[in-house]
Amino acid sequence: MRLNSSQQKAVEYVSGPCLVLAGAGSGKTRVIINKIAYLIRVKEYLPRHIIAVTFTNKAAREMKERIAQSLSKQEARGLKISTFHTLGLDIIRKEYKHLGIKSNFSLFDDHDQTALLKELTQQWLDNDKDLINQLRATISNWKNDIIDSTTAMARAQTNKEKLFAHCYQLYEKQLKSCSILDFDDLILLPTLLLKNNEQVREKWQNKVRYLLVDEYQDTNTSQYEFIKLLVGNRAKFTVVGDDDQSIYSWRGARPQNLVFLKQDFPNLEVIKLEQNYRSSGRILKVANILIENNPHIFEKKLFSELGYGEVIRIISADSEEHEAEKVINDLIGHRFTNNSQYGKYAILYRGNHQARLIEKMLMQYRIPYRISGGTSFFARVEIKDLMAYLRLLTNPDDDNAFIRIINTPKREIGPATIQKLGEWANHRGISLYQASHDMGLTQLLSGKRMESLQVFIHWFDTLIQKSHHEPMDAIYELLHGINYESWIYETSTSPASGQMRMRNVEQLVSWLNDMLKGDDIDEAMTLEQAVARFTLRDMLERNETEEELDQVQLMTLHASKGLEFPYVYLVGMSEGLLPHQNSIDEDNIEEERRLAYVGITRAQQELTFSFSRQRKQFGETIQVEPSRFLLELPQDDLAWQEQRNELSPEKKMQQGQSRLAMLKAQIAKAK
DNA sequence: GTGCCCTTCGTTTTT
DNA sequence: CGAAGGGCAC
Repeated sequence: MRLNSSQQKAVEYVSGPCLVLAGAGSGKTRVIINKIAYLIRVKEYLPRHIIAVTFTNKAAREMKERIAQSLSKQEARGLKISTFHTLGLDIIRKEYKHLGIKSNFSLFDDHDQTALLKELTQQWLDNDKDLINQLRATISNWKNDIIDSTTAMARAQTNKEKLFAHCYQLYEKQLKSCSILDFDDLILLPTLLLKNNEQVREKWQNKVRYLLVDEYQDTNTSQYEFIKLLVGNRAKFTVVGDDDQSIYSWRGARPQNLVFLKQDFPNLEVIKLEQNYRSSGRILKVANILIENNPHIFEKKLFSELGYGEVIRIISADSEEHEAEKVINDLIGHRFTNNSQYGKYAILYRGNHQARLIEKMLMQYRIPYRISGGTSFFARVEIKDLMAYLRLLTNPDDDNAFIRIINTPKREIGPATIQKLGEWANHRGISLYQASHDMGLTQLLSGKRMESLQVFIHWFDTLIQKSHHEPMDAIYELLHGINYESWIYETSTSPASGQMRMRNVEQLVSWLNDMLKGDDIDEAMTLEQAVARFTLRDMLERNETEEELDQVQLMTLHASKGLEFPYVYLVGMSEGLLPHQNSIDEDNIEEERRLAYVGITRAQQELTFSFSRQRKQFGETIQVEPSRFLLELPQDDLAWQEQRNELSPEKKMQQGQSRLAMLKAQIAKAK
């Protein structure tokens, strides 16, 4: 497929700052890929002088794969494609000396963050979860807006602000003393460094001769600042974005950055991509009409030449269970009549918890599926514990990791011992791990406690040594040394769940092994790097066989951005869910509408909505209306499926049998 | 110091 | 209705 004239223009405009306004499905990734190739082949840029930045790991992964298709390994050598956070991490790792931190720092995920804040603020916030979350969000916002704790304190007006700013100071102090960074630091620290250190700035500006930014509308203040500092006066960059797909304002994303760009770079070249190559005309029409209810920064009119396409169906049900069941039944039927594959279907929803019922139903019918996103894997205890061990291995000063694992599995080192150890460490301004080496501790601890502590510490010391030259061996020894397998089976409620948990551990170890070895797409990493990447949830899902690819895709609307599927089910289209109740209360319908827009525009051939008339909330059943967004769509293009009475058990049985017959027929056919 | 039962509490989206 | 965390009993 050739590039159209706007795409061509976007690719070849390399003489100055360039903004590509790319509507959904208008081929923005193609433009980025082609532009990188153009820069290297025609403009003779060295690959290592080009950096492409995306917002999510998924997008980065996809871009890497597509680059591998159009450029040879040789041509692409040194080209960098990463997320904002990974790029920030790389810069910090290279420039840590200028930042006054140690080379082996740990990363905090939000769970760690909440736990620490909770502990730090116990005396003021009284374990109030709501307040703690508010505090966490406030600190994050401060960091995203490049406001340090001193400035926050100086600007604080109300008592609450002063208190929060004070907590911010404590939090920063604590992080620093344990050599820990949080996610926001990964952008903030490099930005501040580039801003304040001319030498480092010049070095990086010299390295980054051309910058490409995907999903630009999602950048927040510090990310925009980061971009500006990276491109410098040379201002050779391309950013690609679409204000209609701005769905991260809750994370500090500022679509206004599109406007600032024009102000900060008056010679900005703005190129619009308005031809959609993804969806049928009807799907696009419906999406356009929906989004017209929003105000716009830039006007654009998307069109498609792919034919009008099938009518858009709306499945309604009288309960969430039935909704899930009807959707899955519909999918099975559709797959059968169209002789299609599971891999061509996506089920999209607003919140992760909505996946539960769908998942249950898919399992019941033995349909292969895959849930992407969702933090569940890394939220699992066995993984969190193992991660804490790995963190301690790479950064023994990580007190949080220390506390998490010191008594897991049980070593008779409980809260009281840790408390005393903590006092000792605090007094001397050293980490818990360092303090554990101190024989002076015998003053505080009983012989028995002291001994357990020493045994552990000495064993771990040798492990750390080993991890420097033989990381994988160290990890196996770690697992063996703590008897992790038996511990897992002991603490599991059933053998089945024990097996499941053990499989998760094996999965993590095998990923780790892959990452340390490296492969075609990614170079080998150090243990530190791999551990950091895990915290960023950044890893490649490798070794996917054909079979595994043929799975129904389940994900949130947020996670679906940038992807496309032949057949899309957008479930949970009811008031309170989409738009979400909180957004209704906060009068933030526009972002919810964009979310719906993103979902609709994922569909290539067919789109089906579903909703339920009632919903369970806190165990109580409440009646709900279909989403207002369904009513905003052109009704001529919709087919509201009649809400029949629920199937009787006999009927269900019949259906089940016919389904079985269908499956059998297909299997026979396949053979 | 450990383990279990019970209450409590809450469900938006992610690096 | 389900998970996670707190409190209570050994």
